[in-house]
Amino acid sequence: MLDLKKIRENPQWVEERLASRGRGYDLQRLQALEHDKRALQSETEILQARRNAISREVGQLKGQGGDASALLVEMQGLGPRLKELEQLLRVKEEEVLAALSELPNLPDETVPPGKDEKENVEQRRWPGVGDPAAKPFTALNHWDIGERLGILDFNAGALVAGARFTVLRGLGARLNRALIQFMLDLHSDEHGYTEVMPPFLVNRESLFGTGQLPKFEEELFAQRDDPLFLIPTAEVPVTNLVRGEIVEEELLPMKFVAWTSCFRREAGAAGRDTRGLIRQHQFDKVELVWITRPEESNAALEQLTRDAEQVLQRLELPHRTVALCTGDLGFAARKTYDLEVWLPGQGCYREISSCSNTGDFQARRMQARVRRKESRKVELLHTLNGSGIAVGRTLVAVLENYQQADGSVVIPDALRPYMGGVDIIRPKG
RNA sequence: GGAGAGAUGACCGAGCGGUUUAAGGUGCACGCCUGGAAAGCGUGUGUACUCCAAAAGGGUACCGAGGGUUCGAAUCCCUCUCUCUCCGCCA
Repeated sequence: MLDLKKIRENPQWVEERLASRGRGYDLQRLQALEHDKRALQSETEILQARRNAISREVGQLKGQGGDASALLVEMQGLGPRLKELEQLLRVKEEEVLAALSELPNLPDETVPPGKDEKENVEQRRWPGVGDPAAKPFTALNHWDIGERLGILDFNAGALVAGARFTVLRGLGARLNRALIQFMLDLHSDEHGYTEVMPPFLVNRESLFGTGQLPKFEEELFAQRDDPLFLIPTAEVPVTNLVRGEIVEEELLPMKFVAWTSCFRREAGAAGRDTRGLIRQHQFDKVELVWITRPEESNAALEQLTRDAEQVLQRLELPHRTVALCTGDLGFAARKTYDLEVWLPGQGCYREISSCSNTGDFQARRMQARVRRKESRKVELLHTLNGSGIAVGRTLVAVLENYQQADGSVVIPDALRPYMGGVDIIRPKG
C-alpha cells in the first residue's frame, strides 16, 4: 500500500512512477475520496468534541444535583447528525482504503525501464558467459525423462486430482525431498536463516497484508466452509509473522527460511506450460523472507538474491540473474531479481526464483513497524522475500541437466547425502 | 463438537454507567542525591488520524473485533475471534 501523504503531496510524481509499470493509474478519484473523507472527519470531530464536553458537564451537574435539561436538549439536536456523520465517515474511509489497496508498489529508481519481460536486464551468468554447451546427444524434456524413469506420473496426478497435478514416485519423491532438505540446511546452517514451518492455510488479513487480496483472489484456492485460503507461497504466512507488531530495532534484520507446498489456481495461465512440472496447481518451494530496517533493505535484496543463487551453484546448475524491468514487476515489488535456470530439454532459461524488495508496501498493509533504539520513534519496517528456490522446477532442472545419453540421471553431489546412497537413477528394465 | 472462564497501556493489575484526562505497581528515560553505584525522591512515558505554513499547542479515535442501548460505555446487551480449563473425538 502506498503512502497517502506522499500521494497528496506529490501526486504527479507518484503517477509517473506508477505509469512506468506500463499502464496508467488515475489518482484523481482516490484524491477526491480522501479530500471528502478529511472534510467529513473534521466535521465529525467537532461534533464529537462538543458531545464529549456536554457529557462531562451533565455528569458534573448531576453529581451536584443540578439541572442538565438545557444541555440534554442541545444533545438531542446534535445526536442524530453525529450518528449520520460517523456512518458517512466510516463508509468513506473504507472507500479510500479500497482505492488505495488496488494500487501497486512504486518501482525503485534503480529498476530498468521497460514494458515487458523482453526488457529485463541480465545481471550475471553462472558458470560463465554464453549459453551452456549442448549435450553430445539429443536432450530430452523432463517429462519424457521422468516418465521413462517411472518417477513422474502425470496420469496418476490427473486421476486423483486433475490437470496440473502430478504424482512423484519412488526416487522422484525422494529427490524432491532431498532438494527440500538440502535447501533448508544450506540456508539455515550456512546463511543464517531461522527455519519456520508455517500453516498452509491463512486468513484474509494475512493475504491482504502481503498484497494477494483484494486484487488476486481468483488465483487462490478458497475453502468452502471456512474463511481460509491455501497459501500461494510461504511469503504469506512468514511475512505476516510481524503483522501488527512493533519490533525493537535490535531484533532486525530477521531472516526466515520456510519450506511449504504452494497452491495456485493458475486462472490466467490456460494453455501455458500444460506439459510437465513447470506450472502446477501444487508445488513445493523453499522461501526466504527478510524483515529489515528501512535503510538496509536494498543491501538485503542483494544478499537474499545471492543466497538463492547459491542453491543453484551448489547443485551446479547453469543459471542467470535478471533485473525485472518496470513493466514486469509484481504488484507488491519495488525491485525484483529473477533467477533463471538453464533447461537443456527446452534450450532456454526458465524462472526458478523471484527475489523482491517490497520496501514498506507490505509493512503498511500489515501495520508492521520498527521502534528505533535511539529516538524510540516507530516507523514502518521493510520486507523482502525470494524463492530459495522453487523445488519442482529445480527437480526439472536436475533431470534435464543431469540426464545421460542412456536415459539415466546422475544425482548432483550436493544431494547425495540426502539420497540414501543413490547416485544415479536408471531406467527400469 | 459440548460446558465454563477470560481478553484492559511495554508488562502485571484495578476499574463493572458520569470526579477515568484508564488507579496502583513494574519496567524504561531524564533529573536530584552519591567519590561511583544501589536505594530514595521528583518528572516523564502508547498508537493512528487530523487542525495549524511549521514548531509550540489543540482535537478525535483506540480498554480483543464489529454492531447496539444511552444525553454519556472499558463498564450494559448482541454477534464474532482468540486464549485457558474440563468433557468428547482424533493424527
